[in-house]
Amino acid sequence: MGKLAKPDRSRQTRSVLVETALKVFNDVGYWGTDSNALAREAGYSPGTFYRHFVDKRAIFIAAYQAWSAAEEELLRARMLRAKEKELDRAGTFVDFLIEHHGRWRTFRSSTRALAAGDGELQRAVREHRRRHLAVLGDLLGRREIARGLVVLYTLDGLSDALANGEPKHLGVSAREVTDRVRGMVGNGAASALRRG
Amino acid sequence: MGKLAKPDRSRQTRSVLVETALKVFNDVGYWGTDSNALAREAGYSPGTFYRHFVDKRAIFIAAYQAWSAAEEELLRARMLRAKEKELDRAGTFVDFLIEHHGRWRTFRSSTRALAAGDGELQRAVREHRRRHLAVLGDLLGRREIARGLVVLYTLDGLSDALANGEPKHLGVSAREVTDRVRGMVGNGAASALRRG
Amino acid sequence: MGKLAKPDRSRQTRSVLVETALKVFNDVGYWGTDSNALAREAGYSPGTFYRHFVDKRAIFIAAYQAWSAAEEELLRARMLRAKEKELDRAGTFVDFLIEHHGRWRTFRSSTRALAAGDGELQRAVREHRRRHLAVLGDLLGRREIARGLVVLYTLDGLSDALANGEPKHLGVSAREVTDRVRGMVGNGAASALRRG
Amino acid sequence: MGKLAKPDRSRQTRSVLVETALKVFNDVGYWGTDSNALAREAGYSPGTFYRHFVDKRAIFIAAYQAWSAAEEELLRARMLRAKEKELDRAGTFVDFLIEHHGRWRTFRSSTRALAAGDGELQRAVREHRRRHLAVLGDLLGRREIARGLVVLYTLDGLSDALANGEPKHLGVSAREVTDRVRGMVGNGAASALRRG
DNA sequence: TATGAATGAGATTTCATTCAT
DNA sequence: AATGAATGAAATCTCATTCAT
Repeated sequence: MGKLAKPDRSRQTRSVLVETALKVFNDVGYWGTDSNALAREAGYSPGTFYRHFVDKRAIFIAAYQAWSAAEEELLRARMLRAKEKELDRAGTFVDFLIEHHGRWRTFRSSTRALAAGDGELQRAVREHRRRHLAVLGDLLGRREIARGLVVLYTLDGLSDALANGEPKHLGVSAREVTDRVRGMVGNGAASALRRG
Repeated sequence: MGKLAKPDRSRQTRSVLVETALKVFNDVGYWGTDSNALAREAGYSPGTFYRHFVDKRAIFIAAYQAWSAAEEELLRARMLRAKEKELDRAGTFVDFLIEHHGRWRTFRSSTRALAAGDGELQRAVREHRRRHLAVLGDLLGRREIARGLVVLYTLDGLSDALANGEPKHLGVSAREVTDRVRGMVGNGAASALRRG
Repeated sequence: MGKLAKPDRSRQTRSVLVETALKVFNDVGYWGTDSNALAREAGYSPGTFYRHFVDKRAIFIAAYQAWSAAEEELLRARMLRAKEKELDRAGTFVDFLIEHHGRWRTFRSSTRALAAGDGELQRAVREHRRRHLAVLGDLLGRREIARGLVVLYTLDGLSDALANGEPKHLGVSAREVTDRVRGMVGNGAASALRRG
Repeated sequence: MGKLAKPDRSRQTRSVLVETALKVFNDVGYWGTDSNALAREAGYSPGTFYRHFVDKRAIFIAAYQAWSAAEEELLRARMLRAKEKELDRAGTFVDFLIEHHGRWRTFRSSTRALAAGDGELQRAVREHRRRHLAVLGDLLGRREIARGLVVLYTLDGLSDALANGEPKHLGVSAREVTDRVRGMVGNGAASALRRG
């Protein structure tokens, strides 16, 4: 028969739960849903949920790790393509993060709020940052960690703001702001800022 | 007698509730407490809470507004003093926000998570941003709104990261990063970034 | 001065409270409002409410007595006029009760539900009935108490049903039903029923 | 094993809750109990209550429907037996309703008070009436709907009054009144009323 | 492994009532 | 007599979690 071997079925169930949870967390936030709803949405029962995760927090951590890995993979693929096609790598990096973070805005705000009181999640977030930094290192040079970090922090803040349409509300076009940040990464960072 | 007149008593009670809530929200986050606990902590009964606020969300909004107003007042006072004493105004601005946001880190992460699904709070956050921008305008010149916004977004991301001790964990000193951001505001912004 | 003497002021306040409560009880029912709302609606404070009534039940009883007395007075006036103008007294009686009970339908349903567990209210309702019966006695003859009671019970049920528009929903005109009941009181009671 | 399958268990739980609620509502009225007490009385926890009913109103509606169906079944059985045994069918009808409504007096007064502000319940009550009317139609003839309705309204009012012992308090025996109503249904309705 | 009914602690909210002014 | 802020017990309702099947 084509049935999955048992460990595979289990892994598959877990993975469906995690992927569903990720989507739901991003739609309504961690506190906007409950474990029963997550299970149902994934097509499983509450009992099954708790067979795979000790508690609600656990599936969030799992979702964060899945999200982080997927983002990383996407980012590396984009950067690779940019390199091959000799595109603007700094722009690629910035654009990707802004777009991707914006898309996952609600999930990320839950992450930060949850991480405030959760060391394990804090560590996972740090690891995620470290990997971004590694990618940035290729662009800025290994010695530029501090500069890379500043760029990442800017992107953090900016992505949220753009997702809220904040710049537009304040009379600034999204373009104007992202260009400036793109400039912070590329060679022309300094001049971009100066030119304003 | 020195006893309070009724409308004053009411205003006073409301204000005690708001101030207490602000502290508690910053200690344990919005989802780490409940309306009865907030009331008790402030020295009142559950009924009193609901006489002043329709629900838990309402006191959070009130707390945000109080926090925002207080931050702005502090910021303006600092900037005024810096001007009078001819101190580095850019540095003063950056240092103040990093320190203040770091101190209110948990409250701010609750704010963002809550704002993700709450238009009213989103609007209040935008107003807060607008007022920061006005202060920055005095430093950067009125035409530099986009640049100011980028600085504010950087400070948002950075404050959170510093509060988590993230740079240190990634092998970068807090000093190194904040200096760089300080440079983004001051005249030497461009060169500061270039110099790394 | 034109100020009311104290006992008059008190009586006046009480009376405003009672009249307001009567209206509110008839709009939303006894359990559809609360003592604070009753006080506010009457233009007084909760404290004033409890100076005049020991509890919420007490104002209902008072409202019932006021309602009962007013109905009685209206009824007697109508019957007197009917007598003077030599109108159909049975029809006047029936029409008045149907119209009046229909208008006070919600208040009356609260009364019955409350009376189910309240001896004092039950007694008041009985007194009310007794007075209706006295009026009916003039029409039917003193020996016809049982017949009068049956008519009153029919009117009880009918008033509610008409207020709900029930007969119409069941394909019977209001007219058809009330005529029949009018017939139960008048001389032609028997034949009215027979004729259908 | 004889254990219940899951859907059956659920249906069974719901049914126990409804039956219990019906009894409790009839003992202490809708406003004399609460959802936790209903659950506990039925042997379940508060959570179970809310898994089966969205709120207290919902279980009342369910209880009303159960009560209505049960009453109708009982009534039809009685009428059938009366037909078979060639008993007085009009008397059977009247006696049954008086007895049954009297027994469920508190439940019915809650029903009316609740229906005053609840369209769904109002509709259910109308359906109940329609079914009674159908039974009466067999006795009075299809063309006698209006007469049937009047009888039903009389029975409504009378049942409540008898449950309160009202006629006795007013110096009329229950017998005297019910006989008269019995007469309203039977062939001799007209003469019964006339004879008094 | 999966199910889903059941749990019950606890969060949210109401409201009849009190009391200091 | 009137006020209205405050009370707190209790009702309503939620949801993370368990457990029998």
